[in-house]
Order: sequence, then structure tokens, then C-alpha cells
Amino acid sequence: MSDGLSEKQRDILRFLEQFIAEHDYPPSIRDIQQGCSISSTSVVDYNLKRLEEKGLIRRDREVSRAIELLNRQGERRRRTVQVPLLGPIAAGIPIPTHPDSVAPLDIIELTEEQVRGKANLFALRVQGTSMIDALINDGDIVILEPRQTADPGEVVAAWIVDRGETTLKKYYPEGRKVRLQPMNSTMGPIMEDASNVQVQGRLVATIRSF
Amino acid sequence: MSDGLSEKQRDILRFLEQFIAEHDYPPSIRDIQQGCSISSTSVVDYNLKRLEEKGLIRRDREVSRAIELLNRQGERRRRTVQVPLLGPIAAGIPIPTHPDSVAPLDIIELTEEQVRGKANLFALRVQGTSMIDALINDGDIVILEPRQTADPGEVVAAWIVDRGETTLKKYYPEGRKVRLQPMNSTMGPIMEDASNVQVQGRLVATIRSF
DNA sequence: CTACTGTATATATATACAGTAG
DNA sequence: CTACTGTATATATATACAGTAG
Repeated sequence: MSDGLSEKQRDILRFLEQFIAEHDYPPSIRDIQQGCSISSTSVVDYNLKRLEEKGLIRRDREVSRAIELLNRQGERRRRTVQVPLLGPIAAGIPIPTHPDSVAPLDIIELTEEQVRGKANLFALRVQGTSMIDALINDGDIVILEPRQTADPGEVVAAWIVDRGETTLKKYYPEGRKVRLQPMNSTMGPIMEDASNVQVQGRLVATIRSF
Repeated sequence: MSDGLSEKQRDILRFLEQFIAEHDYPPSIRDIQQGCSISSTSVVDYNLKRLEEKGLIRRDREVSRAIELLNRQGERRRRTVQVPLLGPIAAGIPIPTHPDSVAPLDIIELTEEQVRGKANLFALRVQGTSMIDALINDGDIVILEPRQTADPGEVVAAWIVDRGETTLKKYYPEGRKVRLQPMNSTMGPIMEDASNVQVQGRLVATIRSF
């Protein structure tokens, strides 16, 4: 094989993946020995050293089960980040200023790659089809970053004060008015006084099941 | 607090989260003792038993570091799934029939929640702005499920045989022709003979950095 | 050198146990 | 009962070491 790994080393990697997926903690050297039918713990240790040299795993000395799988670039694999699902959007629920202060309805898991260092993200479940042209359908989940302001054309969750309602729309400030534009060719824009519209967050990602 | 946990138990949970995020393997009871400034390993064991009773963690007996964090529903937390990034779309690269057979340019990590049991997913990097109305911009990554057919209106990656090109468009079969509709109001549709269009996959998710 | 066998061993680690305090 | 203290201990575990084979 072209990856420079022996059959045994690839077998150990496979076992590591599988064991961790199953138990959520790494195997001991004896677990690996038995799982891969290896004659001696020395052989496991020997091959783990080779895998570490090749940048495929990371180990801590004299610590039990201290084996971490690395990705193909020799970097730590990303874990998931938990984002609270706060409620439906386009319903009469204001988004709290401090998302941590309310009990979320559910927890959405994203990879760090998707989050890219953004903090305090929160999730909402979309109601209605006003964003269908953006492939955001009824029941989909949108991930938002808390923001009090937005640039023209950004997709925001906006709190319409006198309606007591949060809605997901494209944001266009126009003088003293704000135009909230649906992304659905069958729907017209909502025009509101700027003082009646509070931007709550900016769209960062969507999760869909097409 | 209303979650029925003592200060110490919440402290242990926080430490578990942090330790696992940092090391990618769970702490030993002694690690927890020191990390949370607890007087004795017995106290750690005692509180871990309480956390296990409350369905917040899972332990394996007589196994070192055998602590798994569960989510708030007492379920196992999902790990990430690796999806190969095969190349750019709207460039002259056919998507191989068996994604596993080519070396991916990169690996995209998704949560199992996003994958929902779909198999053999692959990722492509979008070139151009033909899907901008769907909030899919130049440089974004799209996740596709291998498919040879599609329903009208679905977003597909289509291989246009005589152009030697893969493109991401909405799919509308029209008799012996296929209309490939960009989602960009400034662009017109592409009309091709049905025999000249091969559906390669169906859009499942997008990853964006707004 | 690489890739093992087979055994030994120090220690890392979970856990038991006898109390104590409210 | 709950929530600890403080100590002891069996064993789970990583690792060292002396060889062997190509």
C-alpha cells in the first residue's frame, strides 16, 4: 500500500476508530491486542509508536488509554459544538438577550468547522415557507449568531416589536424604514419603522433534510 | 438550581466536558479529584454514581477512564462522520461512481444528525454564483447523496456529457429535454437533451461561512 | 536496521471499607 | 437516608527488557 503502513498498523487504526465509536473512550493496549489478535502487548506498543511517528495518533506517556486519533494532516480531530435550539421563528417568542439563560428545547450539534470560532450561536426552527427560495423550508433549523445590527441584504432574525414576533428575512434599511424581504417570489416585503425592528441575529448556517 | 444537581456535580460535568475537549480521552477519577479540588477519590466516585443514576454519564466498571458523557435525553452523544471533499463543481471533473475509490482533496466532518443515516455522501466545492439565490455562494461546500435520478425541482449535481462538466442546478425534465435551472435571477436555464445529462447526486446539505 | 516473542514489573487507577456529620 | 473523610488494596495498564528472525 502507498500509505506506508503495515497491515497490522492499518488494522490497529481501524480498531481504534471502531472502539472509540463504540465506547467513546480509547482502548487500552490490551484491548487492542485482543481486538486485533496480536501476540503481545509489546507488539501493540511497537506499532503505536510507529503510528505516532507517522502523525496518525497522539499519545500521552504513562497515562492509561491516552491515545488520540489525528486526521490525515496530523491535526486533532474536531469535536462537535453544542448549540441550543431556542424555539420556533415566525412565532411570538422573543429571543432572549443571553441565550444561556433559558432552557433550550433541544441541543443541536455542529462541528467546529461549521462554527469557525463564532461564539454564542443559537438555533431556531423555521415555521412557514417565506424563505423557500433560499432552500430554507418549513421545519428546517437555522443557526444564528447574535447581532444587534446587520448589513443590507444579510439574512437576519428580526424582532418586530408591536407584533411581538420574530421573523427570518433579508434585511434592507431604507431611510427611517426597514424592508424585510422574504425569499419567496409569491410573498411581498414587510415595511416597518426602523424603531419597530430589532435585529436579533444573523444567519450563519442551515440544517436541512432534503 | 432546578436540574437537581449539586454544585460539585455540575463542577464535575464541566470538568469532564473540558478535559475530553482538551485530551480526547476521559479523565481518571484522580484527574477529576485534582481538577475539581475534591478531597478524596471516594467523593468523586460517589458523585459519578449520582451522575450515572441521573442519566448524564455512562460508566463501565473496573475499566480506567470509562466515562462517557450523555446528552440531556440520556442518549449517547453523536460523533462526527467524515465525508470526502472530491473537488470543485462547475469544473471539468466527473464525479467517480465509487467515491471511495479516489483520494479526496479534504475531509469534511458532519454530525450524524446532519447525515441522518444517508450513506456514501460526498462533498464538492461550488464555483461560481449560479446558486446565489439559494444562499449557495462561490467557494461554499455542498454535500450530496449519490443518485442517478431526481424528481422535478430537486437540486442536483449533473454531468453534462458533451461539455465534460459537472454543474449544480435545479432539475426539471421536460420531455426529451432537461432544463437545468440556475438559482440566480440574472442567469437563464440550460437546456440539454436528456441523453446528454447524467444526474450524479442530490443536494443534502450546504456548509457556508456567511 | 524492522518486526516481532514472551515475561516481568512499576504504577496508574477504580474501588472497597470503616468512619463521621447532618 | 445524603454527602462526605481518609486509607487501603486489588488489578488494570503501560512499559521495560532480554531475546529471536530476517
